[in-house]
Amino acid sequence: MLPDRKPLYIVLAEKIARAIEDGVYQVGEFLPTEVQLCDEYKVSRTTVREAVRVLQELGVVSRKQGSGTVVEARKARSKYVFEIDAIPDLWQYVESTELKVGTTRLIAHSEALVPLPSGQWYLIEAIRYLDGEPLAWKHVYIDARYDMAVQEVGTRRVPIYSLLEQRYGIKTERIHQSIGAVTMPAPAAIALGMVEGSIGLEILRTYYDDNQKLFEATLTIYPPNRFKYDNELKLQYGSAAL
Amino acid sequence: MLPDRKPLYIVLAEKIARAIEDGVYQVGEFLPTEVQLCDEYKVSRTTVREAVRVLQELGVVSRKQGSGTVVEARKARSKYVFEIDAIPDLWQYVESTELKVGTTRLIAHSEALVPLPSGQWYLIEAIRYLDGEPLAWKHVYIDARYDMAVQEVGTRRVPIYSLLEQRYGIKTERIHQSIGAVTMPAPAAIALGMVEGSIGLEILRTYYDDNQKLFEATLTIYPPNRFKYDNELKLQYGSAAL
DNA sequence: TAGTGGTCTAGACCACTGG
DNA sequence: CAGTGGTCTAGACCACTAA
Repeated sequence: MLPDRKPLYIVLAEKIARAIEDGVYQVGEFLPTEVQLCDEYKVSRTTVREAVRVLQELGVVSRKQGSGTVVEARKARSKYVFEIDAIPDLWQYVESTELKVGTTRLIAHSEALVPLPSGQWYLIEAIRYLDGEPLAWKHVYIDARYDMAVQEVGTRRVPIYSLLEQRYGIKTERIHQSIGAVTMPAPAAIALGMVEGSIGLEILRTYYDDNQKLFEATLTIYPPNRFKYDNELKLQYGSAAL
Repeated sequence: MLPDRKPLYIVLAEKIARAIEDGVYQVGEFLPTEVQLCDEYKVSRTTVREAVRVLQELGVVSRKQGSGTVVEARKARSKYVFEIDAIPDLWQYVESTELKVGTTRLIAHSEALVPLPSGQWYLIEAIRYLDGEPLAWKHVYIDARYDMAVQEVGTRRVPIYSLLEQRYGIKTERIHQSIGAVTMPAPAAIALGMVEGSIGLEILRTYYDDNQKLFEATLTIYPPNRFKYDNELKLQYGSAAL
């Protein structure tokens, strides 16, 4: 009675996974249809679907309605995820710090310190203070078509991305982060009270909507030894699941 | 006929989500049982279960067999995940670079450049080269009990974590990353051909097993302007799903 | 032990894909 | 158009939790 602890659909998922690993079902080819699997393994379609769902979540297969189920990988990959509840979590220290917005002006994409798609952009220059000391210098670039949101940036205590979401229905689908130790841009060095040519921590973030269009970018420069970017990667599911 | 595009279980999930948001079902309390929901909304249990599953994946409710379904949050949180297929993906540039292991020795935890749990640790000092130039200086700390793996580090082309997994069955459950621009430790500056007191990019990673025990730590120092740590955050599911 | 969520069946119809 | 995966029903039994 011991070996009967596992649900049928897990057992089935294991069988199929084994078959894929052994090359019975090749990567890139179709898995047998759900009805065929029902026949072959003598189970109901619900059970088959649950098993395939497990394999799908493991990234082993993918399903497409009307077409079929395709084998995507020979083995389940262990996946580590960096999970945040919302974008503002990217900004650490928000509690004890204060952001002071300086100038806001319209620029051409070529004037930006970061690569942007051509067109007009709003540039917002700001400085984040911690206990009265400047902690970070920041450039925010926003697509010029979203001028309504830009005008509100200084006045409300809301993150920019959420303004854009509210006003224009933009959904941030993807964020790219690039972090490095770089020579500070001159205005950043000045604002942070460092000599020109100083090295600092640069965090460049670019935000893309659901059409893969870049609509916002932020460049943040921290002086050395005063700030660290922390994150936590958790194992979501390992191959041990099967 | 247009409003009938959405599956029933999605519609039901939306209704329940709305009810939670409106306070009909309070956070921390039980949702009606699945059978009750079947009655109330005149749908089959399959549909109810699918709807609750959606809410569960959104983090709004949690289910416990034999007990019930508990409301966890008033609103669905948007979750962004940084997804990697495996730990080695953390190491970029691995293709075109070469890691040369220098000294390996046993140290006390207090001698380490990073905070470690007390006990004996192996320290491996290494340098990563890119096109013959030193790209990074690295300290790897491994719990002394895993000496068998340590001895293999230099000899095989396998990542350390995978050696530990093979030899000792350790599963890396959590990785903490801390990234900053810091004054280089003296040996790092020397190895990288920089003057003492130079600023560089530091990446500190600590690895925890499924008992939350720290078993490995790596400290990597890059010279400025030569390396960037890139990653990509994707929206896993947003509140817009409902 | 009563009641919950978890699994499973058999069967039906729908929505989409491809020839 | 035939065949796929997607949704849905009605009903059954199991595994677990809490009183």
